[in-house]
Amino acid sequence: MATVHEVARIAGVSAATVSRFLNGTAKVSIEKRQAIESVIERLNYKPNVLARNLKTGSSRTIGVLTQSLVSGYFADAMAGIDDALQGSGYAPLIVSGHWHADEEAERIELLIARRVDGLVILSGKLKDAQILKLSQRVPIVAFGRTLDGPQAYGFSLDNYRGACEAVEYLIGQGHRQIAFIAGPADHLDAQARLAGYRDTLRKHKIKASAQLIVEGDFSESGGLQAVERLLASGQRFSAIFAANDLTAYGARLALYRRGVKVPEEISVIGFDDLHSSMYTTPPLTTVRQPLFDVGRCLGQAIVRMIGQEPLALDLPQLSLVVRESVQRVA
Amino acid sequence: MATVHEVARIAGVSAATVSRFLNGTAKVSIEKRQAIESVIERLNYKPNVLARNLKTGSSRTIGVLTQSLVSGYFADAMAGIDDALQGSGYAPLIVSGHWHADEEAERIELLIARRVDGLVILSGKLKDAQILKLSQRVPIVAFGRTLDGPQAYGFSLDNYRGACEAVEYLIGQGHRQIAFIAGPADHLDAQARLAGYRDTLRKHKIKASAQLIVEGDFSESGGLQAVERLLASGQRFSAIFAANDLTAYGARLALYRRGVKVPEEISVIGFDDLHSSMYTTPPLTTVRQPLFDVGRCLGQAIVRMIGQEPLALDLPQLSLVVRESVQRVA
DNA sequence: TTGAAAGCGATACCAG
DNA sequence: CTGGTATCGCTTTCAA
Repeated sequence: MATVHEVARIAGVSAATVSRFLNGTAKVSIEKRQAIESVIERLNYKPNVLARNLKTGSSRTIGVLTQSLVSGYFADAMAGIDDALQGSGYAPLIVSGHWHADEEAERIELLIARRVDGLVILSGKLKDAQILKLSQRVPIVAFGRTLDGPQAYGFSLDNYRGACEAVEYLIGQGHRQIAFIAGPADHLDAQARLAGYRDTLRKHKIKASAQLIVEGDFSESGGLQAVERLLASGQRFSAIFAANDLTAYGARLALYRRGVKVPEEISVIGFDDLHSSMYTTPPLTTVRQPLFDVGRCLGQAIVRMIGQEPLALDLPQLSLVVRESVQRVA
Repeated sequence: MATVHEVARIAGVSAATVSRFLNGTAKVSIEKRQAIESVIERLNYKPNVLARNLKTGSSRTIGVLTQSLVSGYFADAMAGIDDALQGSGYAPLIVSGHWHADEEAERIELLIARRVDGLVILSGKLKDAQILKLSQRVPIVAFGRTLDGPQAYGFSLDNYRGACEAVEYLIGQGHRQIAFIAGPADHLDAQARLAGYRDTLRKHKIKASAQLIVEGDFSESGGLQAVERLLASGQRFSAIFAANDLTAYGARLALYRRGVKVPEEISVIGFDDLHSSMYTTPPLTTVRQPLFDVGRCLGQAIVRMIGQEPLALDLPQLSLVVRESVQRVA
């Protein structure tokens, strides 16, 4: 493999000049430029990134901490990040924390050891304080928490409002007895969605029976079991608001097993709008989280933060997407 | 940030000794070892990976070329790769080729420019010959193609046999008129599945009406449209074999829209066994591709290949998973 | 078992 | 605008 020096020697210039040409750090006379260009072409020279990294102290790499490699939810965000990083000169180094604070911290140390220039954190269990502290060592952009610091920025979507919209919609369709399958109690988004559910019922003077709120865990099996419990409890309800789409899938299957028709007998609404929600039977009405756009924002943000530019983001918003899993009732 | 030299100076040894201690490349006397250890501890010294990379010429990184960041199919494989790489000292650098040969080639060049020590290629449109050529520059392990070379290895699962099993099962359940929704004609796996379908019918002396084979594209919408065409054509059939699960989802929705019950009126069988297939209504009977295990194999393989060790893989196998979308007919 | 010293291949400062 | 040279931080002969 050729080096700057060889290129320089053959082109009859100095290594410094070749470097300047490569990086556009200073003007290079037209003749030398052409000479260098042709030598590079001829040798098929590619600068050694490893050497450049050492010298510049930067790896041109962004660490991305996700919680799951197989979740459609996070996958969308990662695709967005990837998209934003395209052509920026930065490559994403992706690791998963599996919703475990210790593991997250460990993976982040690994990322920092690899000298990532910035970090994108997707949700997780770390405390804001920990992240703020980490941000003294490397710029950080986070999703799923509100953060602000000289080298840290975090935003969430308004899960509370999203939940309100979902419940408003259900009420607008005539539903009064609305069950809620909650997410993990220690999850911020889950809390916000529960609060939105509660407050919206209250706003409409509908009393939120504690019996109608059942615990889930953001997974299909959680949703399935929740509905079984709900059904077993003998409570009456005409609609189910699932804290996320996976939960809705499980709920829908539980209903199917019992021979309950959706939406004719029971309406179901979800939250997230995963790709597959468009193809469930019936297609799921849900609150859309524009995760791809979120990812793009995050990608842009971290690049700008590293470049000391103003972030100037326009944050994506939640929106209700009406499909066919909710029916109007008298 | 501390360097080896500082550590060395404070510990009263040479940088070389510290390096030897760090890498276990040579014996270091017990006293010096302790001295070094305590200084490292005190300074919280972390070796600079960038410098090490330059010196050793290796980035301790594995490039992974996937086709989609948002596909549950590839995501599983990536999780497997990640799992295998865990603790190996290698980190995955993931890029997506989006099923586009030019883009794949470009991304691979990017990966090589970043001096990845090895490459894992998940399917894609590149020609085997191109990959073999690439493998002169970097060790490559591929999935979805059969490859063998000094620095290249590729394997597929036996899609043909998987398809045969699916059709055998359908026939065993009494089905005779079995429609097939194909995948992209230029996709190897899709070809194998079609061949398996055809041959199995033939083996049972069932004539495979050309009308019962409709084109799909491995996507939900493709499956949906395929079933609409099938229904419009007036052909009779009691079962649908979808070339992959996404196609089956679309097919299932098309049936739902027409009010056709699954599996009472039409049975549906898929291929892949995505996570969500366990929670469709009804849960989908399908041919399972153990993608996570495939990923693990790939991860192990590339690490071993880099280390010049024998690969010694035991390849995962396809298997039929029976759920509830197929019903026995008279 | 240990240390001195020579790079790895690029960048950037300092003269000119 | 250009070249010489020091330097990034580590690993690795080579000699002792």
